[in-house]
Amino acid sequence: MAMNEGLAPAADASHTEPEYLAELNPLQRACVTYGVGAAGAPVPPLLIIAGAGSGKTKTLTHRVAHLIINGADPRRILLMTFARRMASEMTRRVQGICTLALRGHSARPGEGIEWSGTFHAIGAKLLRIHASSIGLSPAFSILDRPDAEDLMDLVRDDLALSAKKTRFPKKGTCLAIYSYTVNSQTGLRQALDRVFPWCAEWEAELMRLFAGYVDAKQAQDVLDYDDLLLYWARMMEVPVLAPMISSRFDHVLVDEYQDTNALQAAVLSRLKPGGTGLTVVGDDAQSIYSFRSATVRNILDFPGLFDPPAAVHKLEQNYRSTPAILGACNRVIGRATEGFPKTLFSKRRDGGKPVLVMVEDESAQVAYVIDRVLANREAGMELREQAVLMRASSHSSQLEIELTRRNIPFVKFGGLKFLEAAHVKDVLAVLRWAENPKDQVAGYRVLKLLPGIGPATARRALGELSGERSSFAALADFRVPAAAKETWDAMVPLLNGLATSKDWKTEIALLRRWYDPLVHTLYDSPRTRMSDLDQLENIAAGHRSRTSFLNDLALDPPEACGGDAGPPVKDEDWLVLSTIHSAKGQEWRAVTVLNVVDGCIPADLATDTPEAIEEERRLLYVAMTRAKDDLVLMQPLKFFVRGQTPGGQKHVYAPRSRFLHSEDLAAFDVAGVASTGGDLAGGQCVSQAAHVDLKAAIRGMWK
DNA sequence: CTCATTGGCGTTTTT
DNA sequence: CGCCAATGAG
Repeated sequence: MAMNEGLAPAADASHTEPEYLAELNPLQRACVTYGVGAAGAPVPPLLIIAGAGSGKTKTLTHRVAHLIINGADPRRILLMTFARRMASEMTRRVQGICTLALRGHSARPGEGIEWSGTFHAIGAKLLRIHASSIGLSPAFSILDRPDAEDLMDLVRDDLALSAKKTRFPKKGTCLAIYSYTVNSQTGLRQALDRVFPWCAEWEAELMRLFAGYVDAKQAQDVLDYDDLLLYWARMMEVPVLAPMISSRFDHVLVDEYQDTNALQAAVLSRLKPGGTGLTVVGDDAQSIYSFRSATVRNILDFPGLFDPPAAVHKLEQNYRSTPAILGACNRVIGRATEGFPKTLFSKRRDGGKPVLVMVEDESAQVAYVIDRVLANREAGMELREQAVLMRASSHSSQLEIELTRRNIPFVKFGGLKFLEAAHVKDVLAVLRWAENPKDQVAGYRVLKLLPGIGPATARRALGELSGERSSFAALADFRVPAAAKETWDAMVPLLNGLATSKDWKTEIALLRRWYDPLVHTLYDSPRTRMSDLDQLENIAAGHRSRTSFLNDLALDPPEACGGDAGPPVKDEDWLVLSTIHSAKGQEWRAVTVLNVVDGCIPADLATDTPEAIEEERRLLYVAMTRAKDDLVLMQPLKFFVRGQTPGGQKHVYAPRSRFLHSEDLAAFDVAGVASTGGDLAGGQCVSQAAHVDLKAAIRGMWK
């Protein structure tokens, strides 16, 4: 921060207050201008507790813009958001405000915020820059969740843990335990006791497994999601590197702080040890990511981490919802057992009450939702102003079928991703392997595609590539089973070609010439799979290089899937379907929440502990607070049991969600059939100047 | 060692 | 149903 700070708005009497400040309420304005232009003593950090719909994004973007307009260098601002989508939306809005405010002046509104994105994406960027100082290959590849699970599985086999007399936890569980341990900054013992008690007997084996997993990642130059935070955090303990990185940034702003975990908090405090220049924003009532080790303690304990403590501002005026909707939301969250007490208020003119609709069963639910969506559209509300939210991605499958049948366009956020389809993973594995021949998960997957090659042969072939000579040339004299010969002979030159290719644009076409025939023998419905690959090719065309394509795909996967054929065209209208988790931070005029019954919200898998139940309550709260004008909660009475012959009549009755108490129903219009009654580490850090063995320290965590 | 088949079991949310 | 482990034939 330098130069123009004297131009802080209040000091300049000849101008009226800038327009962008005039459109804020006094509390928002206090957040936006906090500490800007202050001279002398360092300014304590700022915590903004921003209730749902209180203009949190607006406040944060205005603060960033205000900083820039008052002289802060946009290249030295770090803006961390929860999802990449929010990052680009915010930088766009910041630029908008700056351009307007600086019109006529010769500032530099054209420059975007280069350092904006998720914790993981920022971590990846910093690690690539400093890789060589910490003994990491700058060309490391990033494993997404399923890839990391596969690597865990390979290591599990190597250590012969799969063949135990009693069943050892599966790869997904193992990775979840590993991930929780790393992200919560606790030991394996505590992680097992707290979250995975049924695996506690395996502590010693898990320790060995995780040590092997870390070794494997390091040997292969791959990082998983957790490593992006872990290496970053450890890098920030290295005496020479830490100040180098900290001093890159004058301002660090973090959104959705209630959903960060202990490791992220550690990164942050090492980034800005004194707290000066730090702003975090969040709402403890919307904390819904504890399964990712997020802890609401981060936001609750934030002020006291600093001396003097952080300034705390609360935003409680809700601009989004009608008072009737907000009233219902307040009732739901009002029964929470802990959290910052706060009651949102709205000055909007009143609308109708939210509606609780009881329907016979799930098909009646689908029929009701579609009727209502279409009626809203008749009344002038576009489809894209409406959303249907659910606890679990699968809850909307019937609805999706019916929407497709009736040709109603929709996009769905959350749930199974395009990238998780087997054929898409196959193609990406070839690219990843070409990019990094040491990447065994990729290699293993590719090799197993060949006819006649199974796990055993694939492993032997990978052995050829281990060690120093990790060039595909080593594969040329590997003896393969006769059945694989033809495909193999085409594969080796392909990999060699891709590895040395200088022309990214042609790579996928080349690769598909090899892969497309395999699709027909490996999978059914090759037609749709081909069109998926076409789509992948389109996405690839938008990227500069293979490296950036793979990097972005791992960190920022395409999140929405369209009905049948990809995302709808831009100017078309479509209905939004979303998991509640993916709906975070968004709003719509009309919101319908599916399956507001016990078993779905709260999910029956999440009712083990009181804390888990509280999180489910907040989940319902997040869903309800997305609505501006129109909120409908659906309660099907009868659920058909899955797994029976089609048309089977086995069913269960589900009671209304326990978060809607009878007394609270006064806040709703209740419609539909009558209820059937009743409420129902301690890493030692090596302080060598330039080359630090971080990798050894991280291996040391599991010994 | 590969590949197809069978039987049991769990079934959420995501960077 | 869909994933995973075990089993048996080639």
